[in-house]
Amino acid sequence: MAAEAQVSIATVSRVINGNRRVSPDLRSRVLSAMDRLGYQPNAIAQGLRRSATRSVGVLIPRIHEPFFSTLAFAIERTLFASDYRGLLCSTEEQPDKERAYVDMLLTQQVDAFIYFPSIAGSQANLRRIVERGIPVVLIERSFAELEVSRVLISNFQGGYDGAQHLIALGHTHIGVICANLASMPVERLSGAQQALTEAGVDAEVRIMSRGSDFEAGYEAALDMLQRPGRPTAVFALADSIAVGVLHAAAYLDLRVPEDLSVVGFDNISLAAFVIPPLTTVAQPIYAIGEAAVRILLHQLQDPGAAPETVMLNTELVVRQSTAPCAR
Amino acid sequence: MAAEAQVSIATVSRVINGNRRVSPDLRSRVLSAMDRLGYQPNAIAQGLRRSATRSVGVLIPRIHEPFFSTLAFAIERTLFASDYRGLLCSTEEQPDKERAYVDMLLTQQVDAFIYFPSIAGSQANLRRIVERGIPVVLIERSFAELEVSRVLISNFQGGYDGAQHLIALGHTHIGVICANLASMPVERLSGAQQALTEAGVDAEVRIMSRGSDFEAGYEAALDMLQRPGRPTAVFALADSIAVGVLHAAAYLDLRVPEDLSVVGFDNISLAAFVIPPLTTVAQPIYAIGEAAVRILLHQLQDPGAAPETVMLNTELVVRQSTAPCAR
DNA sequence: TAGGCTTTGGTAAACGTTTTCCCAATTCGT
DNA sequence: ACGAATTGGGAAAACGTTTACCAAAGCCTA
Repeated sequence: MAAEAQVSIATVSRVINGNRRVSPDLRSRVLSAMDRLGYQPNAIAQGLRRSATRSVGVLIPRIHEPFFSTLAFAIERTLFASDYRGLLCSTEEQPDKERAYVDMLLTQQVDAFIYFPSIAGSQANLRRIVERGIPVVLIERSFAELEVSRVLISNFQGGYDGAQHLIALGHTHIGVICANLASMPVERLSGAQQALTEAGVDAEVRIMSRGSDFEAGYEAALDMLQRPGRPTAVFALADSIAVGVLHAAAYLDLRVPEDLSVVGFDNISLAAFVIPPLTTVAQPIYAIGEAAVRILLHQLQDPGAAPETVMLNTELVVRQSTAPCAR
Repeated sequence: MAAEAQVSIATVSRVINGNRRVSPDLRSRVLSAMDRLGYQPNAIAQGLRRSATRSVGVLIPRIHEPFFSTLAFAIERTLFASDYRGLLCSTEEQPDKERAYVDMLLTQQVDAFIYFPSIAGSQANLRRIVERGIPVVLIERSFAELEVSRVLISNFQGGYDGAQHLIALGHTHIGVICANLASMPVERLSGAQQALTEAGVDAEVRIMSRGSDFEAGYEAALDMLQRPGRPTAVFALADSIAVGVLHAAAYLDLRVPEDLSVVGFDNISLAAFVIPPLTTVAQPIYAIGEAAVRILLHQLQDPGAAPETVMLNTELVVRQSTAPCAR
């Protein structure tokens, strides 16, 4: 390449990076040679020399679930706008897969991590990252022991609000369906429980062993709604669970919201389009992604900076899956 | 690192790569030193020297849509099992973003591409990849001009089958809703049209300008169903469109399937959980991802190999959103 | 006009590996 | 017991950049 333009490699580098003046003559020689050869600088070599790759590892529990794919999308897009590449990895909440990815990304010399950890097994991985002094921002989780940047949402308040909404509608027997606690912040559940006990309302909590897909929500709801003395309202602690609940209700010929009120959590785009449109506690998905990237850029610019935490608020979005209690 | 084990760097390399015998003594010295230092080989330097990165660029149109996120998941998982990293990129069908990603991945020296191109603007990008001699496998698209490996599905047959199903149920006025043709294979539409004309059935085709999200499907369906002489059945050429159609039907107080039959396309996991469960033409999503990776590995192992094409079949899955025509 | 500053270009070291080449030591065959 | 073959190890080149340093030339100022 340098040969093609009959110029030194240093000059080529300078033209590309524009970090020193190069005479118009040489510059145009280089530019046209680049064009002729379809030259692309080798980022591998750049990374080696600069020891920075402008890539960040993005670890997401289950990329195929709507909430996570939307979040991944938001992160990736924001990163891209700042000229960083996001390496999306789906950890499926398997600690060993999570570990394999962390290894891989570390080996790959990513500049930073955005990490949506599962509860079990993530702490050790996280420690390995921070020990290397690589910036991380955690999403929706914190580990008491380690001081790292975080984007949190008001899970407790959200749980409280969702339950409160059902209580205000006069429901006195409320079911709560919740994913495996390893894959969902407990605060969300505690918030709901607090509202429920404050109001002295009958609560029936079901914690699923599996993840929060449609199927799991469906099965849990089926079981809950078929027992005698079924609840008149269900608070599903994730929208995909709520979709399963709606399905179960339809299967059992229960009308929503007349016979059963349903509240979800997340506000994935699907929530507005199921039938009936789902009342849900909205997470600001795009804002979460943007905040995570923003914090990360701070840390990257100023490696000495103290960890930052930003807290974003959930908001109850009332649609048509909830109604006053008929009984 | 070599110093820590009191051994030459060549020996370290040999222990790690196991490409030559190293005496047990030295090997264990190296291994324990690696352990003490928490050493990770620098993939950047490896890539530079080996000019192979064991990473493949995965270009997906809209990662936040269920079909694509599931496909991405399948690809990533299969790649991972073969010890390759997938770099997921969401091109959003914007030619300039697509180009930016191709540039970036080329610069990043990925070993190969899995490319789900949009129609417009992808051909030039594809050409830049193949000119460099980098293996690519295209998903669900082919460009006559360029000879590259492909995973195709029987879109024509699928379109035909979906329409045929409605015809067999006695529908004589059928609406077809289809995403922008830049983001959907025409064959799917042609297949449907062929079945329709063969049967001499009234068809009303609506091609949306926007992508295939719930919202777009909803709006198109609303418009189609509000006109006088509305169809008794709708064939939505993507499940997310179908979800929008179901929503529109509910909004207009049309019962599905009594007043309106709906057929989708894709068989995303949601399809079984909407109400009513959606009859749809299933794509073998996981098989597509696996086939793409399999072909890619062939190409990678044997760079001279001729491009391969595999064709996978769609299959009609009958659920409860379709019924005999009542009129 | 000589000495110093500025500008512009080139040279070479460095990044952390892999790989090639070569040497020494050991084993083997005769 | 001697040469050949095999084995285990190190030294150094190579990968494609960036960057510190150097040299030459032009320009200013005293």
